[in-house]
Amino acid sequence: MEKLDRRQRKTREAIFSALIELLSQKDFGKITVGEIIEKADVGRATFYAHFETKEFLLKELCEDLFCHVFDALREPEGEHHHLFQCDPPDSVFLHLFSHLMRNDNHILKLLSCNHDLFLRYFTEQLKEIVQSQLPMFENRKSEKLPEEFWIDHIASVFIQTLRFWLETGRKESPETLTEYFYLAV
Amino acid sequence: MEKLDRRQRKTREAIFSALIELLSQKDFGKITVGEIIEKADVGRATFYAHFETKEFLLKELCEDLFCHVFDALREPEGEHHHLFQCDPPDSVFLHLFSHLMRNDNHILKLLSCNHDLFLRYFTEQLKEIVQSQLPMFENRKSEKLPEEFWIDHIASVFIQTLRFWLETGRKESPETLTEYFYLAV
DNA sequence: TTCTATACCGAACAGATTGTTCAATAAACA
DNA sequence: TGTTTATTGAACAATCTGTTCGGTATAGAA
Repeated sequence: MEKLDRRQRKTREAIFSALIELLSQKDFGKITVGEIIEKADVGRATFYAHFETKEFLLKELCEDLFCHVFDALREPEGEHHHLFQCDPPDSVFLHLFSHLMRNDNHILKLLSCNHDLFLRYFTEQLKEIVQSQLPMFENRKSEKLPEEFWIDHIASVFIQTLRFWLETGRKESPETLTEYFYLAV
Repeated sequence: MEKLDRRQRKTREAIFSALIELLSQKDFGKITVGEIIEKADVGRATFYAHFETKEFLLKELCEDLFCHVFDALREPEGEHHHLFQCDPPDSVFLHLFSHLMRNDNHILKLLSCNHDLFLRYFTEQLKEIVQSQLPMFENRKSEKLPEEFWIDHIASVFIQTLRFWLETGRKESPETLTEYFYLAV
């Protein structure tokens, strides 16, 4: 990734922000490029200079958001968290829930918009985390199931738990949700 | 539902078939009304006489397909199956897997196209079945989880199991898949 | 500060798609 | 057979997409 001109960074951010704001109002499919550039206050040609299509914009926004949330967890060494190997066994998912459940977290907006592309990315990232935590989930059930099925299953339960929280008024605490997650897996 | 003119039935079927065929080639979002009416060999005005928009067409197609698959299971009395109360406890889901996994079943095409609207309908129908079979799933876990969470969870695992089968080459038998499903829940 | 590269603008453009209208035609059903 | 109603095909405005272009403004280097 080459370093961006300040102007490029500003337009990129403006477009991202505009899309995020629009996503909390309507489905991605019904958002037009015209609306995005109007809200971002950016020229039409500028939009297409940054993103090939609306879908590519979503793709890059996903990558950007996931980067912030998941990279801290994946960091193998460093002066911060490095939760991956050091923390008590259940704190990776508790940490993830806490992080995702913050009000200012845009990933939730994308999750409730239910877009296929987003779900694919999210699942992909999640499966990486699950894979690395796999020993924690070994039990009677996991022995009898194909590993691929088991990983898919755990990631799917995580997302389902988050979705439940979203669709029932966001009442539960991260701790309660983590408990539900572990019980359900 | 009023009885349809034979002509209306024929156009309706032609449009449904056209959409199903197109769905196995490309995403729903990228299919145009022009393509549908060309493949269905139907006039443009005719299409819009039947369906308000492309989305409504998908909605009605879903309802049509689910009707065939789920209504037999929901039938309270009758001279056929009525699996609901009579059969051994696990045969509802085995039956459902078997039915869905048949090659000619169009629901799988819709499932692999991952469209939000379809998933919503599918989940809704599944949750009805799960609800009626809930006593079968009572165990240590279910006691500690909210009922709504538990129902969502079971339906989600069912779909995830089906999706796993779809995305790994459709190798497993309905019996094996049912076993995975019960182990994972 | 000055210079040069380049990102932005904005307007205009063709092409595709959507959803509607209408009069003429064909088919269904009683 | 006769009446009703669905279908047709073309034409239509409206919207959206993705591109092009000359002119302007800004960034970052010298």
